[in-house]
Amino acid sequence: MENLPPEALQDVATYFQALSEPTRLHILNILREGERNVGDLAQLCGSTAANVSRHLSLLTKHGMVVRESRGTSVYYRIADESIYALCDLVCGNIARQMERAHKARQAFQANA
Amino acid sequence: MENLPPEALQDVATYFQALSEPTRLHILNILREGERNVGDLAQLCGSTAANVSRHLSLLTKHGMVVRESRGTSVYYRIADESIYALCDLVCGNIARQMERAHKARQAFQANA
DNA sequence: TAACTAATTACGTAATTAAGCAAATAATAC
DNA sequence: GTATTATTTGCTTAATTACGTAATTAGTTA
Repeated sequence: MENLPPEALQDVATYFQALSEPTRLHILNILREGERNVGDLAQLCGSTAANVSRHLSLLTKHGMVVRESRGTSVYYRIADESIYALCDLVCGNIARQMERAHKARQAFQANA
Repeated sequence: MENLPPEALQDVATYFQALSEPTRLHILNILREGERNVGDLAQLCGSTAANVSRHLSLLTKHGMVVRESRGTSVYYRIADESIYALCDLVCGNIARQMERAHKARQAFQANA
């Protein structure tokens, strides 16, 4: 990542964008515990199968999940566990940021 | 990140979204080497000061960069180095994904 | 004070995106 | 073959987003 190839930035941006949607993160989170078919994912996400299918299509395109058709259903599972490392890093950063915001708020109301 | 708080997913998604824009990644990359003011960043990014200022505002909101007004200029610098760990992880994932795509293509045209 | 430079913000526009819904495709069972 | 269930895709709509441009704010200097 050091010295920026010009269009590589776009690739990285697109990758992050795939992770910038709550339903997709929800899907990835569910798949932590093992594979699921589209219908179950839809139910667990509180979304429709059509939407979940589209999200899964995008995640597949980025190699984040893997598709396997078995019988009348299609099962998806995580293809790249390092996504969770990403998410954990981000969670840490958000926590730190909230901490900072919290302290800033405290500084304003110096009354206990 | 294990068990999904419902609205925390939105926070994580929003964080990723901040990183899902090439100009913002470019800015972060430039700031690797030290602080810069808005005008210089605009020049280096090949963008306008207005745009860069908007991007910096967003990055600041997420605690990714820090703003410091000095004289007639405003200098920004990285506030959270762990962003680069994120980017490096993503670059690795993209490289792996490209590798996979490359091998898949090879499998199709089995002719040398 | 006025003039000047840097940065930010307001506003309009074009493009992207996620969702709802309906239609189409795939795979099995009868 | 038809019926049935699961998944995917086409189409439209509402909302978001990044940009260009112009106006505004902030800080310096004469």
